[in-house]
Amino acid sequence: MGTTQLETVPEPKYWHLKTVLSEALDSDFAVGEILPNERELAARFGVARATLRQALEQLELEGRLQRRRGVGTTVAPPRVGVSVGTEQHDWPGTAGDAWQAVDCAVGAPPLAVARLFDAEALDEVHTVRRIRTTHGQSVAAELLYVPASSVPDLTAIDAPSGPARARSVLRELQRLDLEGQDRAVELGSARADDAKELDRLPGAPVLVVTTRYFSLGRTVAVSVATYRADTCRLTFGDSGDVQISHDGHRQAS
Amino acid sequence: MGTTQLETVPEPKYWHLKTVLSEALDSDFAVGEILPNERELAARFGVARATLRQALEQLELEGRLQRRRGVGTTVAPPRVGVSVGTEQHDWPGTAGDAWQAVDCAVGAPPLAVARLFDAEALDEVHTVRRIRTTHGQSVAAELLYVPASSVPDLTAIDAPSGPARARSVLRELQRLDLEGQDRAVELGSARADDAKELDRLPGAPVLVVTTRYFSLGRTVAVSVATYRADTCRLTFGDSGDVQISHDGHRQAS
DNA sequence: CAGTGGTCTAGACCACTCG
DNA sequence: GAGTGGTCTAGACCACTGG
Repeated sequence: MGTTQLETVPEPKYWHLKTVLSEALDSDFAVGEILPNERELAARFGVARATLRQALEQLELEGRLQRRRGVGTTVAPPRVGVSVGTEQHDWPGTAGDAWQAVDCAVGAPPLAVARLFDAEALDEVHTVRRIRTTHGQSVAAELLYVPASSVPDLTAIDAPSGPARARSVLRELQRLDLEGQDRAVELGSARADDAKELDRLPGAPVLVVTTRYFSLGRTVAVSVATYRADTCRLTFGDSGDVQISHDGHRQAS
Repeated sequence: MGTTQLETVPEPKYWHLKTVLSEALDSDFAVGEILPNERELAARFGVARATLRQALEQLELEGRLQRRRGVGTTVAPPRVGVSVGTEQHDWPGTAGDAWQAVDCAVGAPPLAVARLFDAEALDEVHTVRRIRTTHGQSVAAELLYVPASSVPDLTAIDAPSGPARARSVLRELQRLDLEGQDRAVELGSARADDAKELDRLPGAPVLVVTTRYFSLGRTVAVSVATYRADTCRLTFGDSGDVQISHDGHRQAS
């Protein structure tokens, strides 16, 4: 091509594009504003649509953009800080936590979870589904695994499933002494069911927080919470809502 | 087309492919084993290479695969648990921590970091670069920002840069009273410099851990550490090396 | 050097949203 | 139905690794 290309390091087009777009986002767009559509942007920058999309994907991954099929691409607000923190040395389901129990089922947990329990009574595990919302939007979906042996006094009165049952399980859990917990964070991609709860497509990047709850020297419950990686910043410690993320955000229009 | 397509939910090809590959990984491959190359795999599954790559990307994101240009695609070992935890209520650079200081520079920090400090003496900020290695591989690259005002007794004897200087800054920092710290985790993509340290391509997904250090009621230092998201599981709390992640991993061949 | 994954193109069709 | 992003194809060339 006849362009004046003196660069010794052939930076990928999509990478350069991402940088350019990122700067444009800082200076020319307000939060919530809709960008031109992909075909138009691609034409404007003289690249194929796939290349343009590669740049947009990165920006979405970094929480700068939000894309919705049938709607368009909008400038995302800064990530919200959600506390996963140590201030909450409590059982899940304690009054006032940010979660809402939506369902419950009984069955064998997935292998990766089963491995975290002592191998006993693994067929009888209550699986509580909970949703966490902040500022009106769902930010996380959780599966809480509680072996039946951890809540021996759980009555069989109500149905084995449904939100009422979920709350019963949580209530029983809270009667135990919480000796400690153990947390890990890793990157994952949303399973179909989680994706639905989080209003994302399957495969969307999520932060998976695995928590083990200890009591009586045993692992009595395991929580696997998947947070939207695009919109969330997980905070640990004292202050939960400090402004980090990128710069130059002007507020909504 | 004339295919027998009865599926009511047209699952994307790459998603289905990912599932199939994932199961094959569990049953037919050992950690470290090399997969057939992309062109061959694509042909074998009857899809375009781009589609196959979409599936591989997902699996790499989930830490199941490792791809290296010029080499091939290998089955990744389970993620290593790296402790970012609370057991370490200490200044960075305390003897025995997992980090190695490699360099130091002076200058204004990026805007997003500057915002975390009280607006004072922001032109004079020491930036210490450190690397964290576990089991022989680099897992994280960090930039530690220390305003000159936080370390007033730092002598001007040695050069303003280099590893020796970095250690001096850390030493001065440790003389302060650490009142508390504050941590946040979010998803990001590796900048070019970090990518190089981590032996990844620019844009690779990383877990960004931002830590603020408090002393005398002020923020005296900020650390921005980027961990390889494909190979790391960040652990908080007591035990740091428990087996989570997926199942069926057979060990090296 | 041959073989690998990484980038890029120019198209096509599909699934979804909204007026 | 018009317009959006999501998926998919069949090619091409490039950058890197290793023998």
